[in-house]
Amino acid sequence: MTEIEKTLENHQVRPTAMRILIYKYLAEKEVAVALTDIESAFAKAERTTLYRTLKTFEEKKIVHQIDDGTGISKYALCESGCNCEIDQDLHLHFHCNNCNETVCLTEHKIPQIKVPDGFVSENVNLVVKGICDKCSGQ
Amino acid sequence: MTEIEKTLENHQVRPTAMRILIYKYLAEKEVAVALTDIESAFAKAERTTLYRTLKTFEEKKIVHQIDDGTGISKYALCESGCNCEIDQDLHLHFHCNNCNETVCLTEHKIPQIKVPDGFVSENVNLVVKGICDKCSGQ
DNA sequence: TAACTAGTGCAACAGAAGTGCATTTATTGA
DNA sequence: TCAATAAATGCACTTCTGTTGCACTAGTTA
Repeated sequence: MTEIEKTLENHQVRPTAMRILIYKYLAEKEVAVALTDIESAFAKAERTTLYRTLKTFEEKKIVHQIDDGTGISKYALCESGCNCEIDQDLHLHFHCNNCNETVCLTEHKIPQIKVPDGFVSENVNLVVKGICDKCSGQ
Repeated sequence: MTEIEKTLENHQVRPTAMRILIYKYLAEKEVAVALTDIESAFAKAERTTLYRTLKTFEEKKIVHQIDDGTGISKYALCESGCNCEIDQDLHLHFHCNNCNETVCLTEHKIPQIKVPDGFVSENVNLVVKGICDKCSGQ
């Protein structure tokens, strides 16, 4: 049994061939991926399967969904630095306006945000937009 | 000539009846509104007109677009506290998980966010989710 | 091996966003 | 004032993302 299979089972997800492939794909990509990205990477597979696989992964805390402001949901593997388990994913995301890619800055935590009296903060989504390291280096 | 007409003209937008109505609607609402909201408020008008009006307003910096993570674009009037003009809209938005409304917290500025070397921050989008003052008071 | 459950494939739908084009309304200049 | 021009609006359609229902297949368990 491979590492990936173990990981999936640890999250109560049965390691089917499809799921292993998708997990591997997500692990190789260093950026957050959209459903369409996976779709084009796995042209042979059905969109619905990929969609439901992502939903399963999300539900089982294998990936976290990212809303980077493009209007398209993206997903990235949860890492050690990602505390999705406690529903408090407090790292920020960076969206590059040039290459259009979104990366997790897991080591950068979101500072404490103060909200007015009466407001109860449950979750914070912070997306920084600009030029990423790859694009700015050119 | 009314206040609204003056405001529109100041932003190089011709004050048509439709635009004045939409502006008035936005001014009355204290929360960010989606296209569909305006649509149902102005059942007689065409969706396209409303859509393009919002786009025009956005382009001319009369409103700013808000991405509150629901996947639906919302819009709110730019106020004195809103520095959309310099493309640095640094106030945060609060999305209520209960009533599903999104408000601008213009008086709450986004703290300085540090990004890793090589990354260039141009814009920051911060959405706090939770329970708003109206809902928490009940 | 039969019964059952989970996973996958196919088709179709919903909602939001966006475009092209014709028509109407407003503005400008002779 | 009226024709020419530009801007705004209305209508029909398209595209894209996300989502669901249903049938079929594979894999698991009694």
